[in-house]
Amino acid sequence: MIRLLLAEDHHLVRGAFVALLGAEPGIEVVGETGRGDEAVRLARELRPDVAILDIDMPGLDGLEAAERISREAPGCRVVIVTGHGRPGYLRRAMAAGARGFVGKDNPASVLATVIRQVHDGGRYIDPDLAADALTMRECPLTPRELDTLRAAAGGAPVSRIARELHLSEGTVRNYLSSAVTKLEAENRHAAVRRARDMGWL
Amino acid sequence: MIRLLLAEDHHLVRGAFVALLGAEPGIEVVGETGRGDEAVRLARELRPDVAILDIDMPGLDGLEAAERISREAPGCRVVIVTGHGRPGYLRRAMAAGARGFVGKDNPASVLATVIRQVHDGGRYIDPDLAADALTMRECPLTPRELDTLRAAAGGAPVSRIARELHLSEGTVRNYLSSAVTKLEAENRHAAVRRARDMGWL
DNA sequence: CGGCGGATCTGACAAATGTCATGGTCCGCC
DNA sequence: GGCGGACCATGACATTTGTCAGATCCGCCG
Repeated sequence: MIRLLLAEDHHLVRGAFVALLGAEPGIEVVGETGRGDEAVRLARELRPDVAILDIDMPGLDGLEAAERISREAPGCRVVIVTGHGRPGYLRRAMAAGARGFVGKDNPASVLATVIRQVHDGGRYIDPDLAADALTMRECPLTPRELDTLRAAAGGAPVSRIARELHLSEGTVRNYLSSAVTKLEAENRHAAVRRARDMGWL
Repeated sequence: MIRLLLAEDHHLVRGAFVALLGAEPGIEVVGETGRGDEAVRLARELRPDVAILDIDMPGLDGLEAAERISREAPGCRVVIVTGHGRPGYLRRAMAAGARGFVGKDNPASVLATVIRQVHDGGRYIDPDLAADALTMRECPLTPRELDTLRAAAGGAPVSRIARELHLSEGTVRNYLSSAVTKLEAENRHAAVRRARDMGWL
């Protein structure tokens, strides 16, 4: 019997997953939560065989949670499930020690298959998302460029960004300009959007 | 037996919903799709008793689809299910003829309840979302302000927006400025974000 | 060592954006 | 008819943002 931990922020969807997986022979949902930090705590306490983590979660996002679970509950294999096929997410998930990565665009039947495969020591990477991630170049932005982009993401004016990062306004403009050029965007806001789509932000 | 149409873009989630609702006595899923336009077509062809529509869908969003289904398949009661509790969405859903509105934060058990309630001629509005929508003021933007905001949402420069809308650049700047003021934002991009959060965009 | 490349920072200048005063049109209302 | 208010539209001016050339520092390789 595979003991499963389920973390997914939308209660309704989580309940549906329980219904789906509860019908699978050999799989037992031993814990569920809608928060990333809760997921880490439950993984430590319940010691499940496999943890299914959504990426969008309050408290701690699924990737962070995956990293901590891999470290603090080593016996627990992690599968990331996500609705957004951001290439950068897959890369980060692998770095965080995840052994499965599945997009929500897949038919429902794959989920149980992946759980069993990962439980048996295998790995599973969504082929479409893997292709995207491998085609895609790595994030070309420097740390400072990422900092400024992140700070600009909320629509903050340069003056505030400069204050937050303890930089001159000219410098902030420079980093943003550089990021815009590298991402082939028309302005900083299009750059933010693009970086976010790539999962870099 | 309640004949149900299910429209939700994430295949995996849709499958889980089928598993959840399939276990419910008296409910039968007669059709499912991941596209809004498909949902309208299926509603016409299959004449289900109730249609569950997610808002985020390709082809046609759930609110548009709700409106068309109410018109083209009058016997079909529409329930909107959404992950984002945008106040404006609820208002638009009501205007589109929806008879149920449920956030994905609800426990799984409510879904079947709502379906039965709506099928029996009742209505169901998520209490939390209703409270938000009633607290919230209506969208204060004029049609032209909304047009320009929408056009600006992708990060397009004023010059392009002006060309698209056949306006002078000064006029476009004026509308955007007005929208920014009304939304108490710092610049157009923060305004876009805010309008989107409200479900106005 | 010396030179090269890349990252970090800055100010000056050019371009885009935000603000304001203004005028026109339409519509409801007294 | 005349008035007030809301919306639409514009150009001029102030502010913010984007671009560029350059300075400094540091690791790396010949």
